[in-house]
Amino acid sequence: MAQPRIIAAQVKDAELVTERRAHIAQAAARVFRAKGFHSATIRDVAVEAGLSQGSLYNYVRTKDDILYLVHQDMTAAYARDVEAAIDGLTEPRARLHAALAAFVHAMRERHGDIALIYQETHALGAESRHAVLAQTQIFIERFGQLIEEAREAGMTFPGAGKLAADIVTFLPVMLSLRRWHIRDVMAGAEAEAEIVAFLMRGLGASDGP
Amino acid sequence: MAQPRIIAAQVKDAELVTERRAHIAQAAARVFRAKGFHSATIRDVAVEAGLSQGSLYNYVRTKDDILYLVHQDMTAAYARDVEAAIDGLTEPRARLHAALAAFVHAMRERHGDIALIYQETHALGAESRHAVLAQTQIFIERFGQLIEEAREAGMTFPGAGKLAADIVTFLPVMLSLRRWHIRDVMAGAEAEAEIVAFLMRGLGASDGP
Amino acid sequence: MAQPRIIAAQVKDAELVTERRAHIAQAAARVFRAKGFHSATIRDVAVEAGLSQGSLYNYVRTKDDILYLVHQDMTAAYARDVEAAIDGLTEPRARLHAALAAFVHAMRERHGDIALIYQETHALGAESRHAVLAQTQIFIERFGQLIEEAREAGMTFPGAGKLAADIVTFLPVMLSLRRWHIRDVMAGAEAEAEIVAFLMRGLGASDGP
Amino acid sequence: MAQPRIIAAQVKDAELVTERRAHIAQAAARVFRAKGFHSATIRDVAVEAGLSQGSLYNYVRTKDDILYLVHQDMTAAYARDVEAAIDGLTEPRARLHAALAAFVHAMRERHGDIALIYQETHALGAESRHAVLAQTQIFIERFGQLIEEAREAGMTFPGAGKLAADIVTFLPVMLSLRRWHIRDVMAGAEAEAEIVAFLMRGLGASDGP
DNA sequence: CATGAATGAGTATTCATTCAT
DNA sequence: CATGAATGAATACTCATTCAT
Repeated sequence: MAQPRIIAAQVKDAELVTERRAHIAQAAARVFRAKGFHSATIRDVAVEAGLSQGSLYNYVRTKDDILYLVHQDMTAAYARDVEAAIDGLTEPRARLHAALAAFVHAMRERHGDIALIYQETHALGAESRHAVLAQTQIFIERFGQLIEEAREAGMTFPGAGKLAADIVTFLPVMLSLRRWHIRDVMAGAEAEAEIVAFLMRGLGASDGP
Repeated sequence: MAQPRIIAAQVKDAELVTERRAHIAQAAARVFRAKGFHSATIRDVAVEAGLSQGSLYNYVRTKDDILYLVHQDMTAAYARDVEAAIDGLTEPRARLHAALAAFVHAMRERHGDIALIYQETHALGAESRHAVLAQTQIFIERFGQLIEEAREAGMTFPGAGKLAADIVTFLPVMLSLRRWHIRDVMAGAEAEAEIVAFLMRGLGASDGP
Repeated sequence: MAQPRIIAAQVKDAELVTERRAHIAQAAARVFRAKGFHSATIRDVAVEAGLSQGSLYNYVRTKDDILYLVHQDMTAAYARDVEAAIDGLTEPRARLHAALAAFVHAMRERHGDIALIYQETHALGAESRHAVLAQTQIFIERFGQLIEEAREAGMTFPGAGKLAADIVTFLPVMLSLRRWHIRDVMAGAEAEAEIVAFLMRGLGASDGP
Repeated sequence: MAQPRIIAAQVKDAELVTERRAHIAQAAARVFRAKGFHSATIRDVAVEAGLSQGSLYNYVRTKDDILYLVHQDMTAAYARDVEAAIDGLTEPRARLHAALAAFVHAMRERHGDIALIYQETHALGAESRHAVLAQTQIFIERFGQLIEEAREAGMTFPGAGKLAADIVTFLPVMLSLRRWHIRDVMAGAEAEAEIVAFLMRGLGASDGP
């Protein structure tokens, strides 16, 4: 279930709250990427966001809340990338392929965000962590759906077991977490292509007779 | 090149130093797994290791050093698992398969360690981080070697591109980092088998004619 | 001399000011009794009073002012209790007795207020504190007066020294400050009676021949 | 039951702990008397005690702990005064009288401490507060005992009801809490005498036939 | 070599007060 | 006169590291 954790704010103007929170999340993301969540100080975030510390706390209850906002933003961002890529496409096989390509690309392009997610999710409090993982799970299920639809359209995946959607949403993360290594081996676009190919082959994907 | 970072010690007796460091690393690993690196205090580690804080600092310069020792231990551990699995085997194809199975198994069994590695590596200072990544790179190359040997023995891998070794050493990590999800879906052994199968299929592995 | 400290207000309409201040004082009293002066926030008080923080500051200059208003209210309240009790009575001996009984009763019934007064008066700024103590002093003198009048009416108080009025206005406070203990020992009405009896005996009160 | 709350310390040397805590309590008492508990800062206390803030926290867990230590010290101090006064006396009537005189004197002499106790006890956390009140209760009971012994020795107290011990241990507090007023009225020794006399008369104390 | 007490720099969070709208 | 968002100063507490014994 997606149960977006509700963060209470001191400020009443709801529109202002969402606007400022988006602003804060983006500023915080920059700070966290640069220094890491633990080393980053609330003051750093406030300065980067152009707010006083006091004001910051009108929109956020704790440092954890900030990390949560950042996570939300980031996971929403790549999910949006994927949806944008398949928007307009109706052919299930094309949709699956486009989704995969978009996700793989996002993992490389948004490498800073992705690394942050994988490094700092454990720093979230239990509640926030669960909310974030729930969001991730929905994303995984989304890919399960796309695979299923392609199958119904006649495609066959003899290699797709129960973990198919998990694998498909995990392996591309390599482009972010192994960036230090891959960067030395080949160009980014090439790497993306290889990942996509590997996944399709792993799934045993082939257009039915 | 793996150039294991040298940590200076106060104590002269070299044997004592290595012995104590191993002891510290294991104690610290327990503490870090339980509380995370940042929440864990030096005092926690000292207590768990049965040392005074002062003594601890005779074998280690900083908290960072401890994390480095832990990393070293952990990466060495799963590398050892793989070597143990292929020890005695001479047939390249069998060796590759055994290595893969052992690695996949280690990723599931040592999930606490693996999660720690992926969450806390970025907390290491530059020098330590490079040393650890170098060790990882060697491990990746080791799998590249195993693949190469299998190929020379007649096996074909039409799907193995430049990233083959990276993929093979990354996807199994999913068993640790997605544990929260996979646990709900299927049994551990089954998951391991699916990962191995996926990888072999992705590589296009087949015994030559 | 009681020179009620004058609190400057932003607002001109004098009637509105006194009305709102009374309202604020009562709301604040509830909040302070519940959470204590230091733990209570201006926001708490504003919410309880149904005002915005900004408005609050139109009637009050500082948090200290609020505490002062509360003090004024509270000391006035028990003083009023006493006056109400002797209102209509003309016989000096009866008046003294009634005043005493009323005061003792007030100390028990208004225990929350009394405790607050004794705990938080020192938190007032010098000026406010002096104003409050002056008010208290007037109250003490009022009892001195009642004793004097009873004496003139023929009653004798061989035990009444210079501190008589102080004692009479202090001992009953025990019903509030030792409430935690007395509550376990006896019923409230009984305790009141014992205090009154003790005081009369201590004064050596007896109706002259 | 007196259940002195146990405060955990970081430091192991038990002797050092008690010594330092006594030192801290005395320094803190000075600071608290001067500025009040809430306005006083941990830094103030540390400076007054000649310790670093860090060291302070090796002997104490929270600011509350410090207040508790101060309370303990203060209540123990006047209890000791009383015991010292009756030490050596065997005649129950003399003992009661001496205890009373000593207590009354302590309330005047230690006025700063007493005021602090009555103003700041409510700032203690529940656990500490209960421990302190338990200590006070024991003190009250001690006076109940002394009265009882005097009665057994033939003294009569027709005015002593259930609250006798409470009254006797409360009224003298006036010398501290009404100091601002009494000081203007009469000399300290004289005030003490009047309080003692009032109490004895209130109790109806008289040596039996 | 071992010990453990001392240290002080570092930081999230709160809240009275102000002021533009 | 009312509102409520902005502010920044203030503070308890933590912990890696040092060093005298």
